[in-house]
Amino acid sequence: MNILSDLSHTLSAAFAACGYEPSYGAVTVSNRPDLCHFQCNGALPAAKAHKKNPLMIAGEVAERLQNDARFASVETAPPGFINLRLSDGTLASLANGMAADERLLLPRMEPKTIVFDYGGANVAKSLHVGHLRPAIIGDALCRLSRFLGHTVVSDVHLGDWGLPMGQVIAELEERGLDAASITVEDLNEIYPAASARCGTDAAFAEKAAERTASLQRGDPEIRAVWKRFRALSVDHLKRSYENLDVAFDYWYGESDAEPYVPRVKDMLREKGLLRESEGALVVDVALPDDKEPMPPMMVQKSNGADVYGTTDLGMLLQRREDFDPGEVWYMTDIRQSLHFKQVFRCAKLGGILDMGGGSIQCLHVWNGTMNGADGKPYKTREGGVMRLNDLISSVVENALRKVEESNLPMTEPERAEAARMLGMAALRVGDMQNHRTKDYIFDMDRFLASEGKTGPYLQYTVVRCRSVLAKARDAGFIAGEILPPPTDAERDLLLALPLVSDALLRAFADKAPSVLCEILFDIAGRFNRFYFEHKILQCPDGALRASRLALLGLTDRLMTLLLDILGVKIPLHM
RNA sequence: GCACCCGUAGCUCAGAUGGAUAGAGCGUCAGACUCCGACUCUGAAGGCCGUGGGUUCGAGCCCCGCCGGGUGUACCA
Repeated sequence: MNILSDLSHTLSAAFAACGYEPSYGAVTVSNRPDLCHFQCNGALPAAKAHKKNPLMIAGEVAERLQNDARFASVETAPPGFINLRLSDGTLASLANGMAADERLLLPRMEPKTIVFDYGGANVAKSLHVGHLRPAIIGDALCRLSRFLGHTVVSDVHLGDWGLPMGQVIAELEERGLDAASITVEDLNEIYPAASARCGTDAAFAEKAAERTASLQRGDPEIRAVWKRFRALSVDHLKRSYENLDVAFDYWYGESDAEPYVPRVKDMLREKGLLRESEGALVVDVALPDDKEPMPPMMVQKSNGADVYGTTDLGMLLQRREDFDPGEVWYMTDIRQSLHFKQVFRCAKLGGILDMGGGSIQCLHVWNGTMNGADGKPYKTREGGVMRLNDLISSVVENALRKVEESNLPMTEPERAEAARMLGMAALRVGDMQNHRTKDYIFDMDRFLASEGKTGPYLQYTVVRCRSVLAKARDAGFIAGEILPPPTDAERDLLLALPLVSDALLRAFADKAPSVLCEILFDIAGRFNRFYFEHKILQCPDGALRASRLALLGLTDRLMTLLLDILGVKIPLHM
């Protein structure tokens, strides 16, 4: 059940019946709530196309809707708006319909298999704050897609095959260290040191590049070293993602694409796409009408080593064979957008995307960066890269202080658990309330506050709602039919609930969890007003009490579902 | 240099295919608990939508110029 598309459907039919394009019937939520619930502006463009008076067209269309019992009123307004108001009975029956359905009448899409490539952790070092956004946004989009009926395959896609590997190996050699005896902390020091040294020491840089090539060629000694520190790092990364409550179906890395790389090169060669340039193998991916610079994509470096584009192509071949996906979504920050344009074009040219039936659609679902108060990428106080685990710890630590202030009777482990729920909600909602593509400013105090557009505010709303429901159960009250709303507060809440369906579809279409945050805050605000203004348990009218309990139950279910998609858990008490 | 993204209230951000009076949250000010959880709610003030042109009956949104910020521009990922 999708109220906007239902109404659009009705209006489209009315436009068609009057001899206009049905597409003029698009209905949106009203931007004048004082006048109506929903509006249709189609008469305005229709008037332009047919050289008629828009208000007249609106009138013709509105005339066709006068007998539709769902509407309390259908009015026109200059210059040509069609204003729709639903009847209280319609609002009640919409809500009752949702409440009676296990799935809340929420939509299901034509199922596809979608591979989610997010994470992108590098095995040479720990996760840092830059890994946060792709991880939690990807996580939310996985759950959203699954809820809408798609088959989801998530893959962490570790960076474990490129130059950083050679840099670590070369540095270990220089220091005479054994990969078996180092720790993750050592790695976190070794890799940046090696990386920096490559910038100043040409001989070392060459050595690192050569070690990378040797690793890829299969030199047994080099591979043994690589395997050791890789295992060490993967173990650490798994715990870090667990700490973030993000799980992956597959823990593949670039190295898992290695068996597919020769075939990729063959495919490209057969099509005559591979070209030698300065000793390297490249594929031209520029198109004649490109405005932006589109350099050729490098498939093999002059020293014979592969680069990450090569493994991306190999991985695509592997995914095609293992999962037969309709779509592959790559989640990284915006800086890699040129890279993915090149990879997608190259894969298309090479026939790697073509399946028996159709073609795999690849999307770069990029995100902006998380910045500090200065508007620059978030750093530690010392100006270094902030580790993700440290960020989580400090958020949870601050959340613990809040939990302690609340003075609720809790055991020590319960308090710790509550702090984690609060902190993670603050982090997730603080991030995802912003549109994916925008940079945003990380502000711990603001995110953790219980007032405002925050995770804790949403959690508190649901906790309060459930608290009443629990008391109702204890008192033996049961929910009943939702009645036509007797008050404005109830009507406003009933108007928001059927919009969840549309929000889910829009969030999917835009790949934007922020759309879900928006509807959550809208519902929470309306619910809190309703809750404040009306008695529920003490409502003297039994039928109205039962109706309000049902409304609470429905609100709880919808909010819980949306929060669950976002990865936000609800504590018992706050 | 070239290309892409961005500039909306003091702050952080929304603004659906171009449509009515540009919306939230925070902060500020003024209010609301004998009552289901006040971590809540109500109200007010606050804007030449970076800037100058253009298209349109109508522009925050589309086109061009300028100013300011970010990112990218083959042997890194």
